[in-house]
Amino acid sequence: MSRRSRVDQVERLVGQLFGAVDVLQTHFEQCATELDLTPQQARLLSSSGSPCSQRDLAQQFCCDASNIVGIVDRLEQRGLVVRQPSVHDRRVKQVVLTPDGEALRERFRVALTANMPGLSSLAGAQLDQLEMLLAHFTNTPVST
Amino acid sequence: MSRRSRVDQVERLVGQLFGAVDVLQTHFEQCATELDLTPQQARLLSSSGSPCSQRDLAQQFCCDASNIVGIVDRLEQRGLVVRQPSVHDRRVKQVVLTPDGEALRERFRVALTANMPGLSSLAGAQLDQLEMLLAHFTNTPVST
DNA sequence: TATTGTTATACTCTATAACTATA
DNA sequence: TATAGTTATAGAGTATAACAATA
Repeated sequence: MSRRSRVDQVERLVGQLFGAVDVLQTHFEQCATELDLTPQQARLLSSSGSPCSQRDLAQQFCCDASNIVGIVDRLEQRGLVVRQPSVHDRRVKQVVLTPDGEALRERFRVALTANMPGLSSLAGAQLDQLEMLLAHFTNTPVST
Repeated sequence: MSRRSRVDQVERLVGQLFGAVDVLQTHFEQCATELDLTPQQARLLSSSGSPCSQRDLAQQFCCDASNIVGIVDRLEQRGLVVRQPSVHDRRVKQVVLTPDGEALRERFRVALTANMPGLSSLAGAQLDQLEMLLAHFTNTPVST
């Protein structure tokens, strides 16, 4: 393959990748909205190992720590999470899912997996291929 | 392959896919921020065939038409786009990129393609595989 | 009557800066 | 001093509802 055609292919793939991102993002938002969650609330509910400091959440979200306050506030008002002061460091508050929070997290996970765009039309061997190819993305550190 | 193991694989893939979405989204945001654009401003600048009504943009963005007003306002204030009343339907305003807008659109495209996470570590045959697999996502209509 | 763009409103998410309580 | 969480603030994106101009 010539150098030029690879460049062309990468160009095409960039467009295709962000097209797929758009589809997946929309799917995520729809699943969240159906459970009366904003995307970020659904993300927080889904993401963490349940006991997780707000600082760690900010790092996971690549955002300022102050933003986590509001998201946790609204989840806490709905009784989906609680703030537990850490016994080792009293500055730290662990965000822990309540039973209601765990239940909603599970409902969200099921909704997200069902009707997942793209995957249903893929055969087993293609799922294997996709799994290997995606590893190149999730293991690639974001260039600084 | 048993039914059960396919379910497990899909579960893994869902997590992997949204991990990749996160990486790609972050890359998009970084490229936008470096050009002093918000992600939505960069999206509008990149997305459309340049003459495009605000109604069409709202459909592309899957959002209410009123949201487009503010995004176009801020791009117009920076001289990157102009609103042109349509000659065929005077209700419609076409959003058109200015030369500055076209230049910035191109700078963004180049930045987005360079250092694209994931792709640089893929060989040519793998790029072909990825291209075929991604077609299943971008061609899949979002379930309603 | 229906549609396009707009405005007003309210909510969420975002970064920044300043504060508090702990370490 | 440094760090975890908070508050205040300002800007951007979002949906909803109402409106003017046009079809």
